[in-house]
Amino acid sequence: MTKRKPTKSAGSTSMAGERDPLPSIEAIRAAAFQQFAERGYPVVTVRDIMKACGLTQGALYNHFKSKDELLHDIITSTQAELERQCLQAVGEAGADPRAQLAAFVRTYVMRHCRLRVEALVANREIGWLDQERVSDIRRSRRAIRDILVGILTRGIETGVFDPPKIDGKRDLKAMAMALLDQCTHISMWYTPGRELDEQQMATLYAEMALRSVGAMGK
Amino acid sequence: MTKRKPTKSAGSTSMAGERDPLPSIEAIRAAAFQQFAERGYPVVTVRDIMKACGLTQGALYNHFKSKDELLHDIITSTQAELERQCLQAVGEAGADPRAQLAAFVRTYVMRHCRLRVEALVANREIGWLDQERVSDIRRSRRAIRDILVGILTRGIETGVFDPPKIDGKRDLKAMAMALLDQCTHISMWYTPGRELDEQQMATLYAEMALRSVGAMGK
DNA sequence: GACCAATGTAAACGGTCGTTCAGGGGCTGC
DNA sequence: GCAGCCCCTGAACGACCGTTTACATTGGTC
Repeated sequence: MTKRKPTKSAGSTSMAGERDPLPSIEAIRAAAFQQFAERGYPVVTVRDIMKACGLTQGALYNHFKSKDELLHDIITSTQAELERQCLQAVGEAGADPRAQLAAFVRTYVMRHCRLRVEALVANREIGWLDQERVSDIRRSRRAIRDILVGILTRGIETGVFDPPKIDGKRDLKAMAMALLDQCTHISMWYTPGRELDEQQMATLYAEMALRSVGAMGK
Repeated sequence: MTKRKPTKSAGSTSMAGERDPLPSIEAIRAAAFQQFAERGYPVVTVRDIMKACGLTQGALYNHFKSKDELLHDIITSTQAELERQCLQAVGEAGADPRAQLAAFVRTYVMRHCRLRVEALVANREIGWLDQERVSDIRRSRRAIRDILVGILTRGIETGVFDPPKIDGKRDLKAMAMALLDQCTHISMWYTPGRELDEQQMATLYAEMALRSVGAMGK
């Protein structure tokens, strides 16, 4: 008995300025992010997660229906925020497809450098979710790809892009996937303190993308 | 009792021309590849693998010390073969860094399209191996990256490449990783029967790579 | 001060996992 | 025909998993 104090749980938005450690549900989310990123969903146990935030296993089920739902929750929110940021970046970039592509890549790369943990989990752990739960995440991924396809299409129409033609054919979806793969997996190996910082990496990747699609002039 | 016939196990190289189903150890390797690729190492059980090749769980341990060693075995052989093919492709491409880069990317992409299952396992499941077992695989990955860095370096020295400079600096390792990420993860989504076949995908990716690094002239 | 919903603990449940092991057939070489 | 080896089966073992349950403690409301 008498193990630990109840850690002052949530309680909506109380007076600001306190050093509330974290509402339990947020602490669980954070611990799960960390552990999933480091070791992978299937080998991280409920006991691991809850110990990491100073609770016992059973307490998880006061906040989430299951371990599956916890993963789905954190991936969904990450993915939605990514989609939102991409849309916003393109929307603010004006009408030039070159500026749109650069803005998209810069935003995408910067986010994947800065939020490596979140990106890693969202990209690597989807497979463990069951079919129903995974479908809206796939939809979001397709949506992001199609933003890119749209930029490429408009760039070709307006004559500012000239992507490679293979045997007279183009596959813009494949090109979009290639660019996305490149930008996504930076989260697997980038660490702060490299030769180039996040902003410079974003610039490098945007430059490579523009070159890949044959962006003309300035 | 009387469950199945002993499936005519190995027996070194007997007379050719027979329809030997497969030596058990090869059947296990193949089944493990398939299952690991489809569902991921931690959730595939020893019972799953052995049932898929018509044996019982215990028989695994006549051929491998553990489930871990099985994974290590199949990843190591895949990785070694990849490294060998890359080296050979570059070696046969002559002295021009442009031809070397194109040959490297073509080989790498073609392999990752054609052997999606093997590539997927080798790239995705490393994390489950313990520290000692994973080190030589990481070494091989670094070696492959350094082949690319070497090509880029020579291309810059001879003036046929002009990769992006960010604030006056270059990060060739980062560029090599970017190119590799792009080519590697094609195995996650490419399926035969697309607009472009494997050869054409290889051509597309080689063209994109050459453009990214600013390859000059012809 | 009695009630209530929220949140926590600790133990337990049923299931499944990787691995081990005693036993038994079928080769091969003598 | 028998020894010795290889390979397999089928049962068993101990450990650990996700989840459920019974119960305690809190803070807020009338």
